[in-house]
Amino acid sequence: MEKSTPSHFIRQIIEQDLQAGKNDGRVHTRFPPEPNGYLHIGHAKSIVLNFGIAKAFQGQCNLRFDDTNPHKENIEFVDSIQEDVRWLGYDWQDRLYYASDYFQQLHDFAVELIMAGKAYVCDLDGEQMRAYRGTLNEPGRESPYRSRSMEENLDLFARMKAGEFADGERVLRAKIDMASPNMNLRDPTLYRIRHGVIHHQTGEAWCIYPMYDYTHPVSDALEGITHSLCTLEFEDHRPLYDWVLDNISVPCHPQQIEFSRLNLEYTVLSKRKLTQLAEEGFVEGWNDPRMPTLAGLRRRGFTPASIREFCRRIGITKSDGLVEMGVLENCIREDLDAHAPRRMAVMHPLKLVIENYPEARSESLTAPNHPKDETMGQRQIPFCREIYIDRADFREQANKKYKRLVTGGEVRLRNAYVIKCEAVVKNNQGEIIELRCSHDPDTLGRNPQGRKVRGVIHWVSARHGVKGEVRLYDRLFSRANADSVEEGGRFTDNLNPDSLRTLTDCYFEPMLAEADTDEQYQFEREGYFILDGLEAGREQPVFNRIVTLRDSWAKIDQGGG
RNA sequence: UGGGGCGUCGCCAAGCGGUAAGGCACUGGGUUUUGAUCCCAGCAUUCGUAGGUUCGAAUCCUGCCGCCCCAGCCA
Repeated sequence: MEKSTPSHFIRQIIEQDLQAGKNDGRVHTRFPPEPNGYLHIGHAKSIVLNFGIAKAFQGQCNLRFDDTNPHKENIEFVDSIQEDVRWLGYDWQDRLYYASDYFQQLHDFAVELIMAGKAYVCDLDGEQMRAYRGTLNEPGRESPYRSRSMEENLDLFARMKAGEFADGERVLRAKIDMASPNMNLRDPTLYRIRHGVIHHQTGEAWCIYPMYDYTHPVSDALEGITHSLCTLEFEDHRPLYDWVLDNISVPCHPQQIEFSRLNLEYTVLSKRKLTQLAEEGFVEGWNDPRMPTLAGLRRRGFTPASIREFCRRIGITKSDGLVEMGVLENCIREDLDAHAPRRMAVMHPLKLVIENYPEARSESLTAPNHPKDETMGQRQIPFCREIYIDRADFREQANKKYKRLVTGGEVRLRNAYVIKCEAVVKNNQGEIIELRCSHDPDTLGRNPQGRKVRGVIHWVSARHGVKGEVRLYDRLFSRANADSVEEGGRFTDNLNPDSLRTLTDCYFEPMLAEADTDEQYQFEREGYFILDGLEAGREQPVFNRIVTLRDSWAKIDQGGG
């Protein structure tokens, strides 16, 4: 069961608004992605916030595509975004909107602004406009076109819309204040001309496209949004958001509130960078299991609940931070520890022969699917004379801290017998190729009399095991702050060269041959795994490692054990 | 150097003038046929900093310091 969401400053604002009787007691939010890339875990923070608030206050949350820049957008992204929001567990019902739905109304409001003397057509080109804008320290200068008559502006805007001018030839600008210390208020562009692009929703119906700063407040108002939540970098845009709504005849005035965006260690969360990784071959694509995209996390094996829980834990504030990967990892571990069936898989196989177990014999052992949850049932695991164990579970000699198999020592085979290592077989190079052992037949389901066997290791029957592949993922970048780059470097310089390790000689217990791509498993003593969704058709299974188990032994072993 | 924000434990984060929640991490100890899980205990005399107001300040005021954002016809 998911824990309740702790309060934060945005919820407090909404509670106050409700108490003050604002918006007739309505709460209406929206999640407004631009369809120019795949959603990532930073978007999840916004989705969980917006849909979560709607639910908490018996309100509604719209899904709206902010599709005002057709150059960067396409239908693949429109589709993937809907899939990802649904997968995360949210439902916008019939409230799917596009900013492009409002192109006509946006246009009409622009005419309203022109008629009120609050917008004008400007002929300055990009370079000139930059020069006129001034700098952070110096005020800008007014455009020579700023004083055009309302009639001329109306005519010119109509001709812009009719396609009489080329890209970049003219724009429509708001007439605000070229000396404002807030750059966004120095007569911002409202409309630009874009010929020759086919908009994924409106086709070639328009050749003028409204800018974000103009479109967003209008779209919010037309949808009756009460609280428009966005990230911190738009804080400076709020005066413009309010200016637009104060100067046109919209039915309401939503409140924009900003919160800090998510930064996660060892990864990047900017669409520009993720696009580069996906398109320039640094990873397999948007859904590469190492990507922080929802598509990547899904393929990696993360559950929607774990991502929601992560969003709950990191909270909502205005201070920017860098969240440790451990927080996310712990969320998926907690979910999967409770829900993932246990299985056995050997990833670095070492053959082990049980000499006092008859060659012809084999038996079916019963093992619980979960050590604590009996309702998850049991399974059968075949056992025979030859099995595989992991190479890391045997040492010829070791100190007493090492609890696994050593020459002459005993260890328990998980769900099976206690065995003793009688001899080690090596090849000409001195490499260990086989272990000769004996088993104690009285130790099935009970401890041996008069001695203690401390170690437990996992195994797979050599005769019955299924061979296959395992992909081990590590952090995508080797720097906690993946964005920080030396002078002249690129963020891709920080990529971790060992973020993917493929093991092709793995053995899985037979049950795993029937694994499905929608069920995560715990490979006991190793971690959590899922069948790869894209390789599911292969004759040999391919498993992705979602996350390792916590491993306190690794610290002891390295620390001088 | 203009404007807008932000600074509470290693990382998130409560706190809203009455004497520092919680989570993650970490450190001990216990249980355990996963070195997992689970359990129990510990973990900020102090809230960027220096002053001020007050019986009382992380919370109010002032100065200073540090970090983030803004000069797209991107969002």
